[in-house]
This record gives sequence, C-alpha cells and structure tokens, in this order.
Amino acid sequence: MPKAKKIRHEAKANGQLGISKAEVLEAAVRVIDERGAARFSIREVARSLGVYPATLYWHVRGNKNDFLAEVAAYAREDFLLPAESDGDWRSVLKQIFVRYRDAMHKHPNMAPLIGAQLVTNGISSARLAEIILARLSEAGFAGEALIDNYNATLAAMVGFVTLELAAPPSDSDCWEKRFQDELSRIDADRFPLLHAALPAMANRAFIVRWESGSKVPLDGGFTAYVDTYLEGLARRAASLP
Amino acid sequence: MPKAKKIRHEAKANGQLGISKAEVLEAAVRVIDERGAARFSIREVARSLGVYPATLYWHVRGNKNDFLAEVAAYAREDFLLPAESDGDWRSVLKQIFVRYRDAMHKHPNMAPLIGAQLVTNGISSARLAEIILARLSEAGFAGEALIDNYNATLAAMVGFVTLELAAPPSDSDCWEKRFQDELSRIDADRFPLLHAALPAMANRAFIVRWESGSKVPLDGGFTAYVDTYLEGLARRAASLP
DNA sequence: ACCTGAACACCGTTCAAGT
DNA sequence: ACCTGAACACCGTTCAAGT
Repeated sequence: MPKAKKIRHEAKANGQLGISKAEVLEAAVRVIDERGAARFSIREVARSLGVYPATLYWHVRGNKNDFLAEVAAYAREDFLLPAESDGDWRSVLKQIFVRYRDAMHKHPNMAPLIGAQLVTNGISSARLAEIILARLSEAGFAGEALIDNYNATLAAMVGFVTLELAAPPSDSDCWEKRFQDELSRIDADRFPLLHAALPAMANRAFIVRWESGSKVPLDGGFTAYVDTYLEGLARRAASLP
Repeated sequence: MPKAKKIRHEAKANGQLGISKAEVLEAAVRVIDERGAARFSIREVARSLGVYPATLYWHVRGNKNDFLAEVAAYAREDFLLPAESDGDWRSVLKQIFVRYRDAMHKHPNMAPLIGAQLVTNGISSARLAEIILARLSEAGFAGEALIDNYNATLAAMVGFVTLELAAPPSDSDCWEKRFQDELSRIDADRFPLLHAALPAMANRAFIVRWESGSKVPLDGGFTAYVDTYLEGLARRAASLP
C-alpha cells in the first residue's frame, strides 16, 4: 500500500467513506494556488487526495478543460462572499469591484483562469448579476442600455484584475535580466515620454513590468480605473432621457 | 521519408535552407487559431512544419510556457498595426480601443492568451505605451497620476475583449443544454431583475451566455464600456488642478 | 455508487549524434 | 549553426474489474 493511500485510509477511518466532489474541487484549487494554472494536472490532484487519477473522472465529467472550468466556477462562487452592502448604487458598485480584487489577490493563480473562462456556475453568479442589474437600474438604465452597461460593468470588474495578475512566463529569473536590459535600451528620441517616465514606471506599469501584480500590486492604477469608470457611468446616467 | 518531411523538402528546394524563428512563431499562431490555446502543443507545431519537435527548442529557448509567451508577444506585435491617427486625445484613444478589439476578433483564440500573459516584446509595445502616455499627457495627466491612468487605460483596452472572447469549456454541446436548463430555472422571486431580463440577455450577456464573443459579439456592451471609460477620463481630466 | 489497476496514445524535454 | 533520431518521464483518458 503506497504512502499517500495509507494516509488517506487513516484519514477516512471515521464513518465518512469515499470522496466528495467538493473535496476534489478544493484540492484542485489548492494545486493551482501552489503550482499555478500552467502546471496544474489531474494526476497531481489525484496524488494530493491519495486517489487514482481515474477516480476524478467519476466526480467531474468531461475532459481537463471542463474540469478547469468547474474549478473556476467553484472558486468564483466560493470567493465572492455576499455583498449585502448599503449605500447608493455608485458606492455599492465600488465595493463590489474592490471585493472582487481582494478575493483574487488571495488566489492570484486563479485570476487568469477565472478571467479567461466563460463558464459560470449557479447561484452566487446569479446573485452577482442581480445586484449589478439592480444598481444599474437604480442609476437609471433600462432596456437595451441596461444590458449593455451590465456587460460593461462586469467586464470592468474582472478586466483590470485579470491583467494585473497575469502570470510571468517561467520561474527562471534569466529572462527578467534580459527584459530589464531591453528596457534600458529604449530610445529616448523615438519614445521620449516612455523614456522619461521609465524610472517611475519600471515594474510598476503594464508593458514595462516583469513581475506579476501578486508581487507588485498596481493599487493606484486600480483606483484610477474604478473611479474613472464609475465617474463615467454616473455622468452618462445623469444624461439619460 | 515521412510525408510531412517530403513536403517540406520540396518546399525548401529553393536556396533557402533551414527554418526561421518567425516561421516557427507564425506556425504556432496558426495552430492556436485552428485548435485553440488549450489544444496547442509543441509537437503539433513541429508536425505542421515538417520538423522534429526538438528542432523548435533550438529556435525558442525555455519551456512550453516561455514558448507561448513569445507567441503572444509576437502576435501582439503583428496584430497591432501603426495607429498614426489624428484628432484629440479622446478620439485617438477610442480608435486604439476599437482597433485592438478588431484585431483580437480576427484571432479570437489568441485573446485569452494575450490577455493573461504578462510578457510583452520590443518595439510595437513601446510604441503603444508611448502613444497612450502622449494622449494622457495631452489630457492633462502628469507625474504619478499619469502612470496610474496609463495602467487604467491599458487595462481598459485589453480587459473587455479578454472576457468577451473567453473560451467555452469544451466542444461538446451537451453542457450548453444543461446550462440553458439551469437558466430556465432561475428563481423569479430571488432574482426578479435577472429573471425579467433573461429573454433579452440569454447568450448575449456575461454569466448567462454559453457561446464566446467570437460567435456572439457583445458590440453594445463594448461601446458602452469604452464610452463610459472615456467619459470618466475626460471628466477627471477636466477637474485636475 | 464509487474506486482500483492497468493500459494506451500522446506530450514536453533532453541529449548525443549527424551535417 | 541547425537538425535528426531516439529516449525518458510524465500526462490525459478509457475501461474492465472490483467492492
């Protein structure tokens, strides 16, 4: 009997037998948190549970892609705690934006997955949709404009964080050096503004950074982004017929 | 001599011998365009070039992740044509947003990759950074606020499209049916607004859609998103000291 | 219903060897 | 410099068989 199995056997010595779907998904989240989405593998999840790989196919139907989609949906549901916040629509939306970002920063390796995954799952997503629809209605949007601004707002909520937490290509730091060399060779004549701002921007701005937002958060950028979007939303709501 | 090799041998019968790095990256883009990022493999790229897998490791250093990062950077550079547009800063930024979206809609399978990839490469990215910095400066932003709004603007440019073109989990349409069933069971008491808007929103809004933006573009949402962001930016610029 | 055990096709990556 | 050919460890997925 292999070691992992033995551990599992002891852990399950109580009445509970077998493994639940929730356990599988939680284990998957743990694997992604630890190793990153790129190095995620079904066999690794199985190992961490002391179980044969084939077992997981019983709990989660479909292929690896479907598996990841369910993990993303589960995580989103798990991370997005109830947002029963009060205040006007503008401050509630801001709270939701901030809360989503906070949640993702606790699981940075999940962010790209969730951002680039189409599937959503069940109740908590419906609750989120309902809240956003409610606040946009309160702001004055209706009909087709309500739907358009719902899509815009959801994209705004998820968009910044997905980019902010994009993963660097590999763990080796050799490319970081090459990249910094490239930056130092940016032509002051062709790119005067970029050249001038580079000391302040290096590793703190898109395109010229080499570390992810999990190491170097872009707080100022996020605040500017949210405030700008909500300011625009308020202005456009005010000019509705 | 295997078939793919023979083809390649004939194709290279002219003076040109060997394979270039650009050829490798273009082949990779083709593979992603055709099969999607999830089903991308180094061996498949090698096959499409009539070459041994090991060959690719000579042209692109690092592992599969690094390979994908270079493909994403190359594609971004290739897709983002020069944007020597005239007009005030607001209309120029809008043009850039629209152009980026158009480019991504031509290679929808590349969008999630580019959106979730940290690495950028060389000149065209620097040009993009310079243009955005120039237009934001023109709007009145400077110093730390310039950097913050640069980050916000870049995220705004990429964010919506990344979500819009998120990939569905698998090619099987069985989950689409299950998903639509779930939608039809949304509780009208708990989610009144969502329930009411569902006929108009189904497959046309985040959370309640089952097809990607490559099949069902979210044009109205994108327009609302861009106009809202730029309106906010203009207002905040106007109130600068 | 839930899991084992083994099998198969495929992939990423390395490396010595060729030209 | 650039590519072959083979090798190895690992993975996704299936399936009959167990309980």
